[in-house]
Amino acid sequence: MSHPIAVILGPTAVGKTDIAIKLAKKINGEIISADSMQAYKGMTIISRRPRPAERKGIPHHLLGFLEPSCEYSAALFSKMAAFRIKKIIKKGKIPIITGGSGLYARALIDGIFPSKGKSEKIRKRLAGLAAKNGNLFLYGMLQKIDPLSAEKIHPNDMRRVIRALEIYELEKKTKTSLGEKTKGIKDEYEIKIFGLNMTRDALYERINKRTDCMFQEGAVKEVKRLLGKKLSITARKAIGITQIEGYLKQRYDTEKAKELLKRDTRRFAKRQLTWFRADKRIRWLDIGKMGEKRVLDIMASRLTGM
RNA sequence: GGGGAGAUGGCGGAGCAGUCAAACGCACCAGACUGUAAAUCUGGCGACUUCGGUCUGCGUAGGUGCGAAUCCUACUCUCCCCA
Repeated sequence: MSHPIAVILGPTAVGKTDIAIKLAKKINGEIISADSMQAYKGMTIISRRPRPAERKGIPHHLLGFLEPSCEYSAALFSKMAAFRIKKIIKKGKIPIITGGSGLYARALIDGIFPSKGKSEKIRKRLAGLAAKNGNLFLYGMLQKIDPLSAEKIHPNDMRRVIRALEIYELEKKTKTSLGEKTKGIKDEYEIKIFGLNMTRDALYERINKRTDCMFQEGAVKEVKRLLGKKLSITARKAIGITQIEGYLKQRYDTEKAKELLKRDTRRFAKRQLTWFRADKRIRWLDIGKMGEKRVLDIMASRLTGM
């Protein structure tokens, strides 16, 4: 028999955290965060990581455990999360995975192909080639090596072109051939994926409010502290850092920083929605229309069959 | 009261007679995505469209000219300087 696992996805600010905690109470679950930024220490405010008091006694995993100087990745997340899932199930509880990092969630659910990781050296060299000979030059290289993945990548998407080339150098196999043999938790457990959503207007409204809130809570101070430390490439990308950095460097005032933060968060939410929409397994629940209670009831009944 | 500058699509802002439905940026919409993913990249963005085009458009009203967002006249409004 396979154990049920809940996955709650959705754009930033829809209220995933809150629902996850309530669901955990209802069905005796523990929460695993699939969030690339809430994982970092010292990033409480800008990542809106739930504070211990807000967790209502529900155990949360993979929150605030990583030093900002360290890099996080879909692979690391999925390895750690898979391990936590086993432990939670052993305790007789239901794992609830929630977060907005779509790639991380997918890596866990569907698996991520084994890879030696990355090589800054290779990346640098390839990026240099692109700078010198143009994007199309690198893209041409990829077309020769791995035409199938080249077809899926836009010639200007250097990040991906470089990664695909890097994979080939590192593994001596193409990304395409590696991608075929992945195994995720979907092959072991009974996964129920839920998507939380609301009207775009309502979501944007929440994002705006939340951003104002972040400033009241001391986002500027937090970013100042973070900037004083060494930040990994991944940690540095958290929304809030560059926007507030501009204010700290007196390039603009705090109102402008807020505006930028709101804008970039809205854009992020939109991208998340695009990503999640592509996954047809997601059962979408409109929290604005249905209300919290119904959403929770539906989730619980799908998980426990009650 | 006198002198000067300007009014462009949701906003900012180019264009200064034809190749202009009008650069670029922003906002917004849509999409792609497997080790940087809160990242990276792509497309759309006046209206209508049988996707070939068609129509309406650059403050308002006229005029010149084969042709105007671009030139002329009047008007309206805005800004700046001197009183």
